[in-house]
Amino acid sequence: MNLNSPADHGKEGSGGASCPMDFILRMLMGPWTTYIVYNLRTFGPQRFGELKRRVAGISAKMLTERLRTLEGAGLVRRDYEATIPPKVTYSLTARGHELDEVLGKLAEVATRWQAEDAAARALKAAE
Amino acid sequence: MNLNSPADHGKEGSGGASCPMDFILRMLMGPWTTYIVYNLRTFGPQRFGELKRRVAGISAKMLTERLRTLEGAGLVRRDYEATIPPKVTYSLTARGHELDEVLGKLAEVATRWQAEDAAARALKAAE
DNA sequence: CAGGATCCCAGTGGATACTG
DNA sequence: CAGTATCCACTGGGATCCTG
Repeated sequence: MNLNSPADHGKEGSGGASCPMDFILRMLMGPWTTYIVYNLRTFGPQRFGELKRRVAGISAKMLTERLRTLEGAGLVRRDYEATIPPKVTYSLTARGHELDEVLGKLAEVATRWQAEDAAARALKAAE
Repeated sequence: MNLNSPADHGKEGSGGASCPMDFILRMLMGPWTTYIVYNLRTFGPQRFGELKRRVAGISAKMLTERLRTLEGAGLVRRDYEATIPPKVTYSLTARGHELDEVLGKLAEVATRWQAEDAAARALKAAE
């Protein structure tokens, strides 16, 4: 969109109470973030390569970038071990788990809607 | 990202239980959707023009597109009155309110984090 | 192994003009 | 008023190559 646009926030409806959303939505942008959080929770702390393999299709560039953002927001922890070859482990912080929980709720309603729609279609097809 | 990419979902971590997320995240993509839902809930059913004025900065094109998507997903209802000039009213459906609720939770944690961070910074600046 | 640097294309979305 | 249609600039992100 464009965050630098002059008259954007804090005016009327858009701004006000919902503005922290900007932050969190930028967090979630691209399905990648969700997948990363999901995998970190499901498979526990893991290394860059593992994560990359699990989040099928993501490029190293993207993974790095998203992890940095997540780290900056305090959702993910990065542990660097300067061995050769280096070993970097990522894990969810308390905040990360909190986000995961809310995402779980989203997934829940999404799943239910999907099921409802499927049922509705089946009904319509059968008549 | 690219949903058509061959080996993407249903493989390992990424796919499986979290896949309905794809749907809902595509829904939320761009802060616009959130703002639209937020405004429809806060200010009630309203016309295209009103909504456009409230969601400051959005283009007609975007607003139309997002509303169509929301409508397709059953989150928003569109009532068309073929008067001259035409009058179109948009409102949240039950699902729309459900989404709004979950978004509220997101906003809640985002707000708290923001406050925590601010407090931490203040503490650090004061020492 | 983890990731920085570069190049480059495709899709996203804004601006503008037009219509039922 | 509520869009649709067209054009175009910008950038997100993949591919590739390189390094500590």
